Formats: sequence, C-alpha cells, structure tokens
Amino acid sequence: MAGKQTREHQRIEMKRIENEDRRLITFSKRRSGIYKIASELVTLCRAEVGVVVLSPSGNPFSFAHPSIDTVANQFLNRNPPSIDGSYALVESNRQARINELNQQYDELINQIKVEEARNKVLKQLTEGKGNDAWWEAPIEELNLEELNQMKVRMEDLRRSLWMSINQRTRGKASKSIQGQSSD
Amino acid sequence: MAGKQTREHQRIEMKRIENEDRRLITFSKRRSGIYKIASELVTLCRAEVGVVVLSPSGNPFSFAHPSIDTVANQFLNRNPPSIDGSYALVESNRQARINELNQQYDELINQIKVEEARNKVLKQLTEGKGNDAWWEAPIEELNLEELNQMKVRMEDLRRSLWMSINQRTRGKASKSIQGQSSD
DNA sequence: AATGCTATAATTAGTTT
DNA sequence: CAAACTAATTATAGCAT
Repeated sequence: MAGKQTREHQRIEMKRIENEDRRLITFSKRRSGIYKIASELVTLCRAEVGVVVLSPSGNPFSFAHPSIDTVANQFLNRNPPSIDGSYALVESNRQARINELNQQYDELINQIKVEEARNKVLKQLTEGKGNDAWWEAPIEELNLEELNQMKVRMEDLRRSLWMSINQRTRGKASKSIQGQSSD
Repeated sequence: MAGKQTREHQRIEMKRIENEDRRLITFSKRRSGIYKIASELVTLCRAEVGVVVLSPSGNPFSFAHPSIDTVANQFLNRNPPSIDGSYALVESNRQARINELNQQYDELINQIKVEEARNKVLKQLTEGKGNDAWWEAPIEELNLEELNQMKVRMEDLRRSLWMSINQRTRGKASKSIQGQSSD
C-alpha cells in the first residue's frame, strides 16, 4: 500500500483508440459520463436535454429529459409534415453535401488543433532559447486558407438553404423519437 | 501560497440554481463542456453523437456529428433517401433546415473559439519574443473578424427564422420508436 | 458581460476483485 | 465481466478583470 499500486489514468491522445477492448470500455464509461453531465444540466438549470449516441456498430443509445419526444419536438417546434417524393430527393442530396462538409470541417479542426499544439511547443522553444529561424513558415497560411475556404463553403450552403426556406415556408412535420435510456 | 485566495468551486448542490446570473453562466459553461465531451467521444470511439439542449427560455442549442439529421436518422434505424412515409418525422423539410442552421451555427462558434485560442497562442509568441517579424500579417485577426461577422449574421438569421417559426406553432403529433441498447 | 484564473470537485484510465 | 478502486486528468464554481 505504500507506493503506486497501479499505473492509472495516463493521459490519452485525442484520437481513435485502436485497441478494441479499451475503446469499448471507454465508450461505455464516457457515454455514462455524458448522461450524468446532461442530467446535471437538467437539474441545475432546468434545461431540457436530449443526447443520442450511436456506437460504431450502429447500436443506438439515448438519454433525454423530459423525454426524447419532448425535447425533439421542442427543438423542432413544428407541425406535422407530409413529404413529397421529390423533396425527399433534394433532401438526400443536401444531406450528402452536408456530410461532406462536416467531414471537411472535422479535418480542418484537427489540423488546427495539431497546429495549436505545435505552436505551444514552439513557444516554449522560443522563450528558452531566443531562437529566430525556427519557424518553418507557410503552415499558417495554408491552414488559414483552408479555413477560409471552409468558411466560404459554409456560407454558400447557408445561403442556399436560407433561400429555399424563404421560398417554401410551410408548416410541416411531426416528429418524435422515443428513445430508451440505455445502460 | 498562504491560504485560499478564492473560495472556489464549492461543492455544488444538485438542485436548481436560483440565482439567475449564476444559472446562466453555469448553463453556458456546462453546455460547452458537454459539447467537448461529446466531441471527444466521437474522436476516441468513432461514435456518432447528437446533443440537443433547450434553455429554460426555449432557446435551442445543439452539437452533432456528423449532423443532427444523420444521427437522428441512424437512431431511427433507417436510411435517408427512401422514406417510408410512416415516419416523415425528422424529415420535415423546413425544420430539417433549421436543424442544420442551428448546428452550423454552433459549429461555427466552436470554430471561432478554436481560432481564438490559436490566435492567442500566436500573440503570446510574438509578445514573449519581442516580435521578430516572423509573422507576416494580421491574417489571424482578419480571419477572426470575418468569422465573428459570420457569427453575427448567423445569429440574426437564426433569430428571424425562429421567430417566423414560432408564429405558426401548433400542436404536435407524436409517434415513437424504440431505441435499443447493448454495446 | 464575457473571459481568465485557480483551487477544488468531478471524471475517468488503468487496474483489480 | 461488471463493478469497485485509485490516482491522474479534466472540468468548473467562484472570483477577478
């Protein structure tokens, strides 16, 4: 009982956990963690919260208060729909675009985060040494350029959505998901 | 190092925070916290996560990866394009777009925060170093400003959208599907 | 009023039962 | 194997700016 008994809780890298067992355990633990935090937000602030988590294998989990139905309906705050087929097509195209957009967005964020970490290291180096030409250069510009492109794409998408919304304003849709809290 | 300098982080009672200012601050901070944790779950486990938070005043917030639509559809255990009509549900046209706008808005906020953090690190670099002019331009600031403008515009957009939706709010229908668990 | 700071509470990675 | 345990990490309540 004197010294360390375990080598606990090392810092984990923010990337996919490759080891399957560890990944599943982490998934389970952190999922529970989110539920707890979410429920605290409900209690402390009287917020309504819905959380949906899908495991990589596609299994759905959820937590919601007061219920997923309520939260979703409140969030969507709308009336029943009737979907015509042509619209569904448009929807699928749109969704494909959005998925792509999200992917790009994620990549961008990752790049930025990596760069942030690098910058911090470089900062320490600089302070310690007073060095000058340590900086390799165009990383900043490249990254920012990508960021800008991303911004433009998002704005384009938003604009087109905005236009189509304004053209077709009609109450629609009912919605509801009844989820079972899992675990 | 003598005694406590501040009376920080007392044990929190798990009940509604009565003081309005504190409640709002807590709401904001913890909401960000949930987003972060959710995004980590996405990264670590390749899960798909959707979080919807409604403030007591009814303001909707969301975080989702890859998107609210995708997560919701997956949760409903069906694929986007062909809709079987029995649940038109989440597929509401206009409301689906509102989801996206909200989501993009939130993502943009996150993006801006990342950029701000990065900007700050870089500023510290220049200040601490006495500025060797390795930095070529106020690209950072410009970019940040653009992002902020974007944020404002999206805020306006969402607000007006929300208002127009609320004008025609009616009763909602409700259906349900069972979510399952085990992973 | 939003953000930064920091001591502290809360979460959790790794291990064990 | 789920649940407990422990210590390291992370989030955050209160305060300050």
